[in-house]
Amino acid sequence: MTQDSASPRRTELLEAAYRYGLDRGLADLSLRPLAAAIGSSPRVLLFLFGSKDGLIRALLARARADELALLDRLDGPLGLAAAAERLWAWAAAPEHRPLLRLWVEAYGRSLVEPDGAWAGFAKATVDDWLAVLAACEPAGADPARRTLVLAVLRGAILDLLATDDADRTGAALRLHLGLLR
Amino acid sequence: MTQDSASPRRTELLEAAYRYGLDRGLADLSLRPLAAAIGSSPRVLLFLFGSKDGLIRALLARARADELALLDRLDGPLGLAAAAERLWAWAAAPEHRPLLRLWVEAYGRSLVEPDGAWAGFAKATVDDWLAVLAACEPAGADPARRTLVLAVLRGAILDLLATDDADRTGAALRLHLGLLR
DNA sequence: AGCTCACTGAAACAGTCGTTTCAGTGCCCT
DNA sequence: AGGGCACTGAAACGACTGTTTCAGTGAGCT
Repeated sequence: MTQDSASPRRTELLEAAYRYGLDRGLADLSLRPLAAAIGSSPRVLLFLFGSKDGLIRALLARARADELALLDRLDGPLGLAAAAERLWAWAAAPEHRPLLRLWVEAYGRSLVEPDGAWAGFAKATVDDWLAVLAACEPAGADPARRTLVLAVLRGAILDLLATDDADRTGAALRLHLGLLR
Repeated sequence: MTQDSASPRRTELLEAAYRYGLDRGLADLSLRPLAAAIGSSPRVLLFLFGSKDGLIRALLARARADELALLDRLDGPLGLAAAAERLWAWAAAPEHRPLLRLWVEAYGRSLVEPDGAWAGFAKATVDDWLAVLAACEPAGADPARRTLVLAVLRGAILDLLATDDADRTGAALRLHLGLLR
């Protein structure tokens, strides 16, 4: 009945739904308009994802995969500051804005509604990022430094998304990097 | 017909709806359950707030008022670091967690859906906080410092809301304050 | 007494929601 | 040739959505 594993059609539709969700958000996503936009039908989405919650979960996992793909690219013992610099360069790029918006939306939703499809999304991404930052530092380094760098990155991203002021937020981030070394 | 100004019953119901929204979120708020919970009816809510969007707008304004009430309390020429310290003390208090959750939810929603009732919420709160931080500094100070402090506070709040780890996030904030002076 | 005005109840409206039921496709495998 | 398997279309289900219509309350004022 329900379908959790991969299948050609499933991944194809997931990809299309992901693109759709990136610029309309997931909050008031609904099956019929989505299906119409990606050339499918509610019947099929339900068949392939089991339920709407299943679809949302798949979309959130897809978004997280995008994020992890980025994080993996800087796995190495470059210091914390260098890692932060690269992460910011990625986050500030305009083409990643939709993903970041989606990220904030999902983060907030998973805080308010800790059960259901959104459950654990916020905590999962915090852990993802902290783990990657830890991998950039020598073992035994102060966890507070990683937490601080993560906070600066995310706070700056929030600011950037709302104000679109790359100069000011970028300056703040460079200021932080200066203080850090 | 529609009602935008204040009225005894309106503010009373707004307050009740605000408390209701504080722990169930605003994302899938719906009139009938809300009305039942606060001892009213959809008819009356629509009469007093004009539409559901009007109600949402009123709730967001109410949340922002809570936030501004805090910000006003540190209007004075204490430095940036001292201001950040007090803001963090407020944000880290467990009783303010629901408000912060609501804040993140509204922030994310207003980024994804820039029209309608949520419009401008994210930008408005960034401006609110930056203005207050500016008032804590001597005129002509570097705006990047304010932006950085705001980013740290908000990033730390995001982390705290997701992980509930006051020790680690608090340590990160104190580390930042140390770097700042 | 009569009138205004803020507020309210009950019920219906038209629409959307996620999901289900039933009935198929067409392709692959033996 | 035939049986399973992945996928699909059409239509309906019941529940819920915001909103409207109509018809009142009851208190305060003149």
